Amino acid sequence: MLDIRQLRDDPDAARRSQTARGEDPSLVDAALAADEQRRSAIVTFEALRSEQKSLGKQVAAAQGDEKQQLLARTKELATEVKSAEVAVREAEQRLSDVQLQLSNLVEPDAPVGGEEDFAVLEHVGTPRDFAAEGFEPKDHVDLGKALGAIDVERAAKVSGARFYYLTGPGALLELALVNVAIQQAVAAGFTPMITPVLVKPAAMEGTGFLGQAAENVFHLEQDDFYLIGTSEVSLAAYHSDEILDASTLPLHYAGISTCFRREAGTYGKDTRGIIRVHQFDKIEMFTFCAPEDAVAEHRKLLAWERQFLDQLEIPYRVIDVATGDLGSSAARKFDIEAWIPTQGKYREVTSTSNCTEFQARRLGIRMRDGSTTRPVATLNGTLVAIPRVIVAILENHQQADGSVRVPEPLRGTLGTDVIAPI
RNA sequence: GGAGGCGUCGCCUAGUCCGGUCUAUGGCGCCCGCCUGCUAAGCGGGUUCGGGUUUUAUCGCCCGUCGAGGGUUCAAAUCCCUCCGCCUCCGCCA
Repeated sequence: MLDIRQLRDDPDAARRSQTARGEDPSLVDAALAADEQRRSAIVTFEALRSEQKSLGKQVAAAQGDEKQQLLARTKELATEVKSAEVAVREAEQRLSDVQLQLSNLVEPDAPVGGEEDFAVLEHVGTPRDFAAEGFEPKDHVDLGKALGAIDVERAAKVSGARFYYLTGPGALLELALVNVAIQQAVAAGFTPMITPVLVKPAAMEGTGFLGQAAENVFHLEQDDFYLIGTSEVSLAAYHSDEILDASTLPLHYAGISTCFRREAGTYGKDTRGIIRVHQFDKIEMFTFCAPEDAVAEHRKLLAWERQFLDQLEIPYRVIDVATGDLGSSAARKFDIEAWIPTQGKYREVTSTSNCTEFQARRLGIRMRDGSTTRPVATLNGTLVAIPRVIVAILENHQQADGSVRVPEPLRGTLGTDVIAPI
């Protein structure tokens, strides 16, 4: 949610931001008009309510005829107050309807444009030349099957498309990745958190996943629970309706959770393998900090993401996501895309967003800073999304004999340097 | 799943039976000031959150806010209903 006072002060900035996203700038004016109506309704209501209160005191003190006369007047007033109250409520609802449609203000430096207009910030590592090494790389599905690490066939039997079993070394790979990631996070000062994966509508709504993204969220009809698509939801909502002491900021959490995604509208996309699945485990970094520190914090999250991938020796590139592809909460977003040899392209493995005060306003998360309270900024970033990283490891570290070299930090948990075919 | 209890402005708490000077009591903590060789104690003041208003620096004034939402009433912390959360006991269970 955007601050209505900020809109009043500088509506042009909001209009420009909407335009950059390819969204409707006239929503800004609709919000301002709704706000005007709201304020006038409030003035009317408060005047009537004030009169009602003072008459009420006279009624309490009066006796006999005088009391009866006063009662007649206050009865009238009561209906007026009631309808004025309804008017206020309706006006507030109209404003909030419009406000919820407005996306966050984009950072001025974000590249303007659609999905294809991202800016590549950096390449790290060099994709291997398998032709020069004299063999054709296998994809992660074939590798996973040969190694006894991934079973998608039986998952299809049990749960359907877009599910998988991690088996033997596959399961160990997940545990190893989780261990390394959590150790890194704790060393960097994060508090590890295992979160609920079922949340109430308010949590989903507050984090901004019930808007355009709603079709990708699983909903348990009978109990009105949503399954989280990322622990960003349960971590953001963790401090909802709280006022945080400024001296405790920034707060760093590392959420460990299973994530669920419907993947509606992706039929035919990534149908093979475990790149796009309905259920996976992920460790997500989440920060609450002062708004003025958010841009610097965003860079730190990106640095932590890179630190994690660097030690796995996977080639990747960092992109600055274009304004039209940000999602409504983000002011700026950086993705890291890992090289996938058999696809011959880079695929997203992490994503970090600066949501500024946008989520915090919806969730009622503020900071006490001296005598004032104001919304905090929230930021999130993927530390590790298990299946995609497993894909990257298997494909990038495969060897001519069909085995896969294990990156050094994972060797302890795996108990081996090389995963051999079974 | 069954039965009962509870939810008051940081924490604790008075008020709820029997609706109206409740403009929500008191304590602790915290903040400011006074006093004081220093500290402690003492004294005075302040301390929910949201919104409106004044050319929103400040001060002030006003409205809402007693877990949330409805209802009854001229009037609700107080009466009624629904929901949420916590606690206790029983049952079941990894």
